[in-house]
Amino acid sequence: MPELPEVETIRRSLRPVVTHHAITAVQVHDKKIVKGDQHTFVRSLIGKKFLDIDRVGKLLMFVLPGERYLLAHLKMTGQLVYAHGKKVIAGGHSMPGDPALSLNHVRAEIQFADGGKLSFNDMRRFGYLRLVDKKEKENIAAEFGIEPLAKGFTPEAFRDIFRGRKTTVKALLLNQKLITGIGNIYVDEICFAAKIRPMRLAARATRAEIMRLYHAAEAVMKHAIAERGTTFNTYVDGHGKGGNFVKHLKVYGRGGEPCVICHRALKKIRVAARGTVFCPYCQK
DNA sequence: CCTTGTGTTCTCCG
DNA sequence: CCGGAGAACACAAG
Repeated sequence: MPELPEVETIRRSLRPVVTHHAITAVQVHDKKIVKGDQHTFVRSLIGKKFLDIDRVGKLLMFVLPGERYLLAHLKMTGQLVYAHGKKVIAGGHSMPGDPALSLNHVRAEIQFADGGKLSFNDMRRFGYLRLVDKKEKENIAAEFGIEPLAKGFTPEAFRDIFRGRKTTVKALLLNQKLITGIGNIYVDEICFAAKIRPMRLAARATRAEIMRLYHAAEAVMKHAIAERGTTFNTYVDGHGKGGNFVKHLKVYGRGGEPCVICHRALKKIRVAARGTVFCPYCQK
């Protein structure tokens, strides 16, 4: 379940290896994951080079010449994995302890002139690849809210989001149009760090509580990126390696286990139609 | 049955 | 009745 830290880790791991090499071939094994006409898709990529990789929230944007962009969204189980020649950097049969690559679910492949290959794997086929022009890219980017790591993420901007919201803190933090990049793992971790119950109504949060959520969001995202993301099920970086943040998870996936602070049992409920773990004692 | 990111559809409220 | 907000559903596969 790649969220902002995972997608950012993928971006950083792929950027040095997939940019500035001509694309020599593109295979689409499952046309469902390519938005629009797949033949146009393939024709538009061959002969081009990726100039850079950008990211907005959980959406990757491979920059192409002529102000065109390849958008890649991994949704739940998508993987973008780079390999080079026979030496599979992405670890086909991976090292012990490494996460599984979805090798039976390769949906598309992009070959480069230097012998590199980028595979888009997606077991559940929620993810997609889509080619867009500058206008479409800007329209899409405009739909996203503020980034917990961007300059625009100020206490004032964060507080404005809460004003008058008739929804829960959790639903608000998960809403990509308000704040981008937080998913179900980090939203519970952020609420725990801020000592706020996820089911609290956003409009009822005090100024001090909102500030605790603000600092928690920034801190958790930075820490998770520093640890190269969380590998819980299928997430791998651009080289097929898992992230290390799982050892720092305090609530996600720990329902019924003892709270790391008070040692009472963590509770699991449903909030915003998502599995939600929190400490009934530490979080108010 | 459970798991979740997001686009779409439904429902409610003022 | 309209618009907006938010909730609910759909999707996918193991």
